[in-house]
Amino acid sequence: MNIDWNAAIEILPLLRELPDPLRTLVQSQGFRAGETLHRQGERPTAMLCVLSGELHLVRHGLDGHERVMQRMRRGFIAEASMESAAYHCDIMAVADGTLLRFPLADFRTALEDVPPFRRAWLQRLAREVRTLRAQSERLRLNSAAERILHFIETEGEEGVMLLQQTRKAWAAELGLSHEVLYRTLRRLREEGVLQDEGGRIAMRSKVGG
Amino acid sequence: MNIDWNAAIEILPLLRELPDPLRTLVQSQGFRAGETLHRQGERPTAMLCVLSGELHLVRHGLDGHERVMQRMRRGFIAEASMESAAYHCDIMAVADGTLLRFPLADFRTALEDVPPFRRAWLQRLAREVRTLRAQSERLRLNSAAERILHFIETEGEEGVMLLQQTRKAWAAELGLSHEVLYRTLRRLREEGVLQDEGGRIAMRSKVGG
DNA sequence: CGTACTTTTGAATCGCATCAAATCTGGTGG
DNA sequence: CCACCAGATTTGATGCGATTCAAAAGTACG
Repeated sequence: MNIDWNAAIEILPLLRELPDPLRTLVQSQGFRAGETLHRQGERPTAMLCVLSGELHLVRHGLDGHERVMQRMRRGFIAEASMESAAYHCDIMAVADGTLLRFPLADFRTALEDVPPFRRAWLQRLAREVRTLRAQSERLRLNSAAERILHFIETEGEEGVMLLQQTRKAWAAELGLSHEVLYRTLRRLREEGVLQDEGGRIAMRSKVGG
Repeated sequence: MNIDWNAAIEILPLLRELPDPLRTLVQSQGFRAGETLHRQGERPTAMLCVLSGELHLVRHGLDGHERVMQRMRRGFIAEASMESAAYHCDIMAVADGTLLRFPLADFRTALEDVPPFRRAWLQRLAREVRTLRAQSERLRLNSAAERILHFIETEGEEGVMLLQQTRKAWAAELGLSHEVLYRTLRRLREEGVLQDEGGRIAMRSKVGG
């Protein structure tokens, strides 16, 4: 399958620094909802990067329950596979999409030998950690309004946020039911706490009114 | 202040790979609850690593509210400062403790020039990302029991977990009030879902009884 | 011993999840 | 262009579970 590098770089700026030898080794793969791409215990042979659709890392618990360890719609999934000899989880698709497959050995070599690529990778990881820490703090807030405001403040610029996804997907990211998200947005709008014009949501400071 | 390297390595295995030149440059610093160590906008000059106590990254919102972006009890805080020219948040202490201060330039140099240290750092970041992703998924679960079981399955070994902190602190990590944690643990114990012997909490599979 | 903190249980309240249903939207095919 | 469909958006009513306030008992530390 051919790869649209411009689209991929749009999604993952890191790929701009991808060294040429690695670039030729990348494979593109489509997947369909319901498919299981890898199983727990398998030996990872590639770093996976989701371009569209949605993958879940799922662990099958002792009590028979499935537990989602990670869900990914855009970006690298199962980064831990880089360090470990076996997948800790199943990787399953919950929505049709495509992914890139970077051969693991070549990926490691590139990280060792190509400083700009390595720097980009380090930077990406550091950002990821920051984003995820903020997300965890947000999910610990137990009111819908606080989570929404925390999100705008974290992910937005100067209190203004451009929503890159449907509100339903946003609700899932915030750990809220979509109904509550809609209701709370309306309330905050009515109270004058924020402006909501389609994809642009802005906080209105109480001081500056 | 003298540094107890054995204790520090216990907390952060990464430090075992710390190159000697960097080791001599590390400074130890005590802090007290309430103290503000750095302010938003300041230029970071060091990587900070919490050994004890608790630090918060706090952002002061447009609406005057304080929002916690990250809390850290053991490990590196504000890793993003490595890449950026200014702190995005205030760094405040909420409990007395100590931290290590790694001069930023030397830290960057060590990452560039010392492969084992760099590999250890990459590994640590990858693990961190995995842990945090799991934590986010966990916090999206909206029942106390599910969060507890998810935690045991994620952070434990074979369904057995050794609790390294007070239950109250665990409750905070799970995003629950401590009362609900106690109550839910009791219920799960009574239902035979898990065993709870002081610091050792184990899931009991329904099948294997 | 006394103090501070954790652990534990109880009762009341509030907010979110859930079920239901209507409207709106974008995209497909006739 | 219009009919149609799937999915997103929006509003309402209800129940449950987590938070909160309160208070007691246990525990560690000086």
